[in-house]
Amino acid sequence: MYNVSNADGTVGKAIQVLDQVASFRRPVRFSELLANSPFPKPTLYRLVQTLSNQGMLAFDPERQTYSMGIRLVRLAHSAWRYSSLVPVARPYIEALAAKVGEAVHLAQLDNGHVLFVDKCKATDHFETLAQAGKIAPGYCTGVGKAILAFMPEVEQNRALDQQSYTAYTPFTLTNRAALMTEIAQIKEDGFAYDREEHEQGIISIACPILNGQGRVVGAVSIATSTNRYTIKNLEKQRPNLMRSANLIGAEAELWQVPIWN
Amino acid sequence: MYNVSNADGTVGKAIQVLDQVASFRRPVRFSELLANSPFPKPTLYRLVQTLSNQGMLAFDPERQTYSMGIRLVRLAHSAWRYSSLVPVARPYIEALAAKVGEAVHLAQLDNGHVLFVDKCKATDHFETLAQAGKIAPGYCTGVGKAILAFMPEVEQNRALDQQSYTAYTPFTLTNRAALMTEIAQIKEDGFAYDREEHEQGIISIACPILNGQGRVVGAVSIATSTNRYTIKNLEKQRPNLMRSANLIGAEAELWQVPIWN
DNA sequence: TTTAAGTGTCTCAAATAATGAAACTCGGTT
DNA sequence: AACCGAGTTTCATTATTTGAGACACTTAAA
Repeated sequence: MYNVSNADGTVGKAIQVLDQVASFRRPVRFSELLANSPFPKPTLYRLVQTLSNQGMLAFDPERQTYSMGIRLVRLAHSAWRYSSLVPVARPYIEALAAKVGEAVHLAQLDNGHVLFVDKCKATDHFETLAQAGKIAPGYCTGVGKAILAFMPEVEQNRALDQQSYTAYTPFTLTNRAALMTEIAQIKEDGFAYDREEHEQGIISIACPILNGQGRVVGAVSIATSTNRYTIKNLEKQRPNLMRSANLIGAEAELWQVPIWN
Repeated sequence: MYNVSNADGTVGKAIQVLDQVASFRRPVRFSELLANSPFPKPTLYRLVQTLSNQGMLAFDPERQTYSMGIRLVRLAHSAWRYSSLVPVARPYIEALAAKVGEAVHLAQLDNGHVLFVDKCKATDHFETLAQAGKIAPGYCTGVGKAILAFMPEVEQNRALDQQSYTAYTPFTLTNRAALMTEIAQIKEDGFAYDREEHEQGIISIACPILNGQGRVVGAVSIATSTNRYTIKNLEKQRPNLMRSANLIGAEAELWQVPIWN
């Protein structure tokens, strides 16, 4: 997934195993891993052992299963707290959530996927890693499309290739051509909409966050339900949303998107 | 920190580097890492390169600094969502928070340190240091002492050795002997108190979570401020707290503490 | 302009760690 | 009792990692 071409030695393989375990979303047996693994048995065995020793995986000796280790949570906290957009953006998205009274999301792009790094619900706003860390597809979310639209062309192409174009709802854009048309529109407009493309009944308006060099570093969105809002009504939030995005962008002027984005 | 003795090959070294970068809590230059690294220059160089390629570190080419990569956030989300106590404990701590009207914390022990894995605030009256993914010392927090007290002796000893015994406040227990006395008391009593030992003005009552085999898998606490509660008043919450801890423990019967805990 | 010092990057033979076919355990079946 | 399958270990082979040192490149002082 990352650097499919060159496997980056043993460390790369180990991380590949981490990804594999994560993809199961449940404790997994060695044999299950082995069945879907490019590595021969003893190699995989040693990798999971090492990772377990290190606390990156957790081994349950009773059931003989592996799951993700808590050490990751600790490491990720650091990433989240000191190297994502969160520290810069927090005050602005909180203010925005309070003002519009709807959920506000902050996302970055991680290898073609939208990674939600923060979320403020106007009501109870203490969610942390709960929502943060969640991933969603880029092609059918407001934040995803907003980021995609403003990416440099080479990276954009790569990202567009990585989308699955699965139809989550009848409104999902299910091919690259359709997405590209939409993206051209978004680039012109400056805003992206999620018209129930990912989840039925959920709509959002998103705006890219551009840093001082005009590089897209993430996106903010206001998400709501079709019970309370229509796209037309959401459009009225454009000034609020844009102001917040600009403020975050200005402050993130010196913040850099990691090179592998 | 983990397995200081045996370095687990290249993968172990790479993870050591991740820890080191995390410990800076800010973007860090290669030379800074090198200065505190056991590895020779080219080795460290290749490690950070590999980790950056993999998205575990993020390299800022402008400032030539490394910080934690967002890929970690994604991986950690998996750990948090599917392998911590959180999925089991969520409903109970939410109910408890609603009932007592104070912040409830859920913690696990990660290599001698308290790792807060979840938190429910009933209201917004005060800010603790605690947030999901955040770590705190074991020896001066309610949850930490509760877990330590009920650990098997061998692991307990190891954990007690790992504590720093820094005096965060005048009330902090600053040596192993004092902590051991306290721990004996806690084991007898079944409850641990934080009497402003970590943060001035913040007190808590904590209860260990024991699984079906009587093994401690974490702890729950009710944390509050000295403005609203005294330790005496907190004691009245013992039945509520214990009930929640027992319910979580029962459900986590089959949940296993990772072997490296 | 030159010299020097500090960083980051690259080279290559030597040292070491990773590899994987095959063999071995150890439950639970047939 | 023999078989099977999942997990674990062995060990000679192979490939990767290693690290002293050399090389760029930038900045700072001479």
